[in-house]
Amino acid sequence: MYRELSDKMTRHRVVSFLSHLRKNDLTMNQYKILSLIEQQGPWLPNRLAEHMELKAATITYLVDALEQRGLVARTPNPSDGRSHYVNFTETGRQLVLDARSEGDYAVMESFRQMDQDEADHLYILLRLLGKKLFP
Amino acid sequence: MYRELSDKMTRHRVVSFLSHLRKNDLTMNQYKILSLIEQQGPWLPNRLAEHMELKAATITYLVDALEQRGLVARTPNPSDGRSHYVNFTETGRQLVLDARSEGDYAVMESFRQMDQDEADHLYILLRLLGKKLFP
DNA sequence: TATTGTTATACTCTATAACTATA
DNA sequence: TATAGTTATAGAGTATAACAATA
Repeated sequence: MYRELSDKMTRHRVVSFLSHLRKNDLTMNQYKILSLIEQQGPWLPNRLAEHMELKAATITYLVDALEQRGLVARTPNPSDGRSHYVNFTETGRQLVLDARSEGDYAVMESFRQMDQDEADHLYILLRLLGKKLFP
Repeated sequence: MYRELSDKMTRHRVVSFLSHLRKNDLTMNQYKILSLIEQQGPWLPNRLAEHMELKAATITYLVDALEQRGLVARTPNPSDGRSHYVNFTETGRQLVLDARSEGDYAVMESFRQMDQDEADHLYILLRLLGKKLFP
C-alpha cells in the first residue's frame, strides 16, 4: 500500500516545491505568512511576529513585499485603530494552494541540506521514532 | 530498550547543542566546515563550495572568520600552487567534537522551525517512513 | 587561456531604536 | 502612559564581478 512512496517520489515533490517557490520568487517566510493565513484566516502583524519568532519590523518588511506584489492586503482592525489584519488576495490564495499541492516545505527544509553524516544521524533517530510510533 | 528516548531528552539535546553553538559563537556553516573536516580530513575551498552549495567567495568569508579565531588553518597544496587545504587546529577539533557530543544539528534544523501544520505533515511522513522501515 | 582563490561591492533578511498614531 | 506598527539604520551572510597568481 505504501510501496509507491519511493525516494524518487519524495525527491520529486521537494524539487517541484522548491522550483515553485523560485518561479514565484517567494522566500520561505513570505510563503509561511501566506500559509498561516490559509490555515487560520487573517492575522495581526504582532501575532505573526510572535508565531514566527521574528520582530515586528521584520513582519512589516515581509508584508510590504507581499503587498507590493498584490499577494496580501492590509484591512483595518475594527476593534483597534492602531492595527490591521493581514489577509491574502485571491492571487495570494491561489499561489499558496498551488505551492502546497506541489510539495511540503517542512519536508524540504528537513532534507535539503543533509550531508551523509547528518543523514546517518537522522536515520538513527527515525529508527528510534519508529520504535515509538510502531511498537 | 528505547523507552528512554522521550521528547524531553530529544529537546534537551537540541537545546544544549544550540546553546553550545551560541556559547562558542559559531554559525551553522562555520560549524559545518569544522564538521566536514572532522569527517573527511582537510578540504580545498572549491570542494567546500561545491559540497555546501555556496560560492567560493562565501567560503573565503567563512574560513577567514574561523582562521581569525584560530579554529582552522590554511596549508599549501603541494600539487597545485593556486590552492590550499583547510584543516582544523586542535582547538577547532575539540570544539566540533564537543558540539557533536551535545546534540545533532540535523535534528535541530529539522524540528526547530516547525509549526503545527508542518508537524502534521511530518507526522504523516514518519508514518509512511515507519511502514517502510518497520514493515 | 583556464582555474583557484581573494577582494570589493551589493543585496537580502534580520534586528534595534526612534517615531507616529491610537488605546 | 503603554501598545501596534512603521521608518531609519545597521549587521550578518550570501552573491556577482574584477582581479592576482598559478596551471
